[in-house]
Amino acid sequence: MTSLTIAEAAERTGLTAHTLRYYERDGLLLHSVDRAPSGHRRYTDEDLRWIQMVTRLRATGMPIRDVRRYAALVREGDGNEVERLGLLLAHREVVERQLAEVTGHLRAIDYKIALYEGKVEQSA
Amino acid sequence: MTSLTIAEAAERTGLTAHTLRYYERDGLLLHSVDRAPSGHRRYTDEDLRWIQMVTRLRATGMPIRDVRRYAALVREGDGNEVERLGLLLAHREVVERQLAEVTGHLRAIDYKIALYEGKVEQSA
DNA sequence: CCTTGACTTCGAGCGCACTGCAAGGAGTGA
DNA sequence: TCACTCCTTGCAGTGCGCTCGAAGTCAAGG
Repeated sequence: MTSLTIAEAAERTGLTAHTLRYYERDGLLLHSVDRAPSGHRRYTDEDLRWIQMVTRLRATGMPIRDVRRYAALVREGDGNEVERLGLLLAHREVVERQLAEVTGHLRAIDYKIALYEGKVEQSA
Repeated sequence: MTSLTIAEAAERTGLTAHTLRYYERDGLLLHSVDRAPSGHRRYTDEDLRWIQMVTRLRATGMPIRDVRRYAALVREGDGNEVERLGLLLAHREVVERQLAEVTGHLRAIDYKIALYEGKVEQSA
């Protein structure tokens, strides 16, 4: 169980040190990060795994406040799996709808691109 | 060539009247929208078609300022098709990268969901 | 004539998710 | 010992994309 400074954790998660502190303050992590005697944060592998889940949720567009709710459920411990599942299922629906919408728009944009490619080729 | 009030245009485009005015003010439209003698805006079919293109670009995550650049190119008229094409191609790349990333994260979330479904089923 | 309601402009305000800054403490290499 | 760098907290600021509110105009219906 290695223990990383905030800079190292930032590098490994792709977040900034600022954002890591912000997530902790905002209740997105499961608990306060451990401290070295100096008061500096020390991140465990477990911390990093959770933060990766958080970044997955964030990267798929889940709002901070929903991530916080999910973290709160996990923090509570066993017994609320149905609620956690519901939250994730609802999120998946949103993401899938979004993917479909974006894909549709992208197809229309591709059509436009094809038109321009035709024009540009002709004038070349 | 029908001519619509801002409320009707809002309904047809899915934007709010507020947003339609904002887009016009911000240079996302090709020209100022026509006015009735009363000063009220009147949207043409052509306006609506362009606004649909704008919403496609926005819905796929193109920043307002890039939409504005694209609108400026179209406004300039023939001769800059290569530039327009470049802008759209660059945007397509961004969108496709994003789709891939989101899809990947979604798969990981699905895995988590499957775990919870197993747990919930077992306790049922 | 009077009210209602949709429209106008302008500028301010908001929600989100960071991001930056100031002031100070702590650990490390020369 | 000194300089340097990384870390700490707290709070303010930023950028984006709207969104709202105030105050006024105008056309139509009762």
